[in-house]
Amino acid sequence: MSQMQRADARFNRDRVVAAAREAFASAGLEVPMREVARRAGVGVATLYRHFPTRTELVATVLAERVDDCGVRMRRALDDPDPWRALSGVVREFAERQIHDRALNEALLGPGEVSAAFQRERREHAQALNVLVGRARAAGVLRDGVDVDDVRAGLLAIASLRRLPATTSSRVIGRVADLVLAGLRA
Amino acid sequence: MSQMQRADARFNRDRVVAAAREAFASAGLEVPMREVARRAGVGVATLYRHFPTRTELVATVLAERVDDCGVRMRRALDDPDPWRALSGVVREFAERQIHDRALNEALLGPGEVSAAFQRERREHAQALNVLVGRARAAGVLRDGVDVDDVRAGLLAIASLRRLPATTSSRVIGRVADLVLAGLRA
DNA sequence: CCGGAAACGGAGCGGCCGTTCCGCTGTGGG
DNA sequence: CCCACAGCGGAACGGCCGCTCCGTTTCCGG
Repeated sequence: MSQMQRADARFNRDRVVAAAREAFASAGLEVPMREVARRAGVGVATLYRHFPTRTELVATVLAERVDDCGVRMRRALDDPDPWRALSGVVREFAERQIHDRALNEALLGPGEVSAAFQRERREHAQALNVLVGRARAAGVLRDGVDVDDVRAGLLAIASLRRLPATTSSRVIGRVADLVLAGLRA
Repeated sequence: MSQMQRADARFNRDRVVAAAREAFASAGLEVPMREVARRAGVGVATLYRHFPTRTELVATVLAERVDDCGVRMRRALDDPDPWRALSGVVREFAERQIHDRALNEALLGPGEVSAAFQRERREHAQALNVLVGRARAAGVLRDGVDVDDVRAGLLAIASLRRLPATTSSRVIGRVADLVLAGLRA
């Protein structure tokens, strides 16, 4: 299969993925396919030969980074300090959002693009559940705060992705702080 | 001028505005012009005769409601309780967002659509400044919170407008509560 | 009640986007 | 070294959108 293809084909595939990663991160998921092809220095047909639909390209590009999120989530689960674990997850989420407009959509957005990440999304949701449960048990959360509040806060941060890049990093940081302050007891 | 036009023209204009108001509120500002025309029961040309560009239609539809926001803002300025005034503004903003996806964009969004509301935006910003100043002076705000934090919170709420309508109202309410809790001392 | 101007509606234009088609290019096994 | 065929690029298709053009309908003053 993969080892049957020509060397130049494999090389071009890599260029496409790299261009798409960069384009999605900096300009968001709506970058036209033509633009990705142009950045990669290939024709659109080459792009479509490796990724039959736009969705598959997006899924491929996000897959690596989504895995990375899972790693960080598991690390948070090992943290003995419940507040540090939860606030770290929120901060990392916000940080990620600043230099990658696309990623968080895969974890929280309405399935549109990322039906491919069902499993990862479930894992992420479950881990968040655990973290919130611990934080609550430790009494570090404001009364009445539940996991849906945390998810709403993350969703709000993720929704800021459409803002112009110059202002978004400032705003995202402030919102993250606001959310954390609103969660804490 | 306006009284020179035919009765049927005026009637159709009203139908267009009504259709656009409803469409924008329920489906957001990106509703196609054809769709607005269809809902109004007129041809696209009729729509364009009354509103030469899409932007003018949007501005016309939002103008009435933006005025309404100004009224509420002035009412908040009269409130002797600084926290009630500020939190009321945030809550009203969130409430508005729930049954009108378009409106808040005019007040906060990046100029795109609403260069027409420069003055209102400035007034809104200034009023918010006053409200935050008072709240701060009264000591009801968490340390370090400033106007930009409040604006960031509002921006986060406004950014939720793209969520599917079924979930958005729940999420918006939670985020509003989170933001308020995060602002308060 | 009639005629001309105001207003109408929908086909059509140009542009963007995802995706496909096809004639050419250049790789690499024999 | 050579030529079959994997792989290539870009033109082209179909669909959506903002906006315009123009033949037809409808209003309304005389």
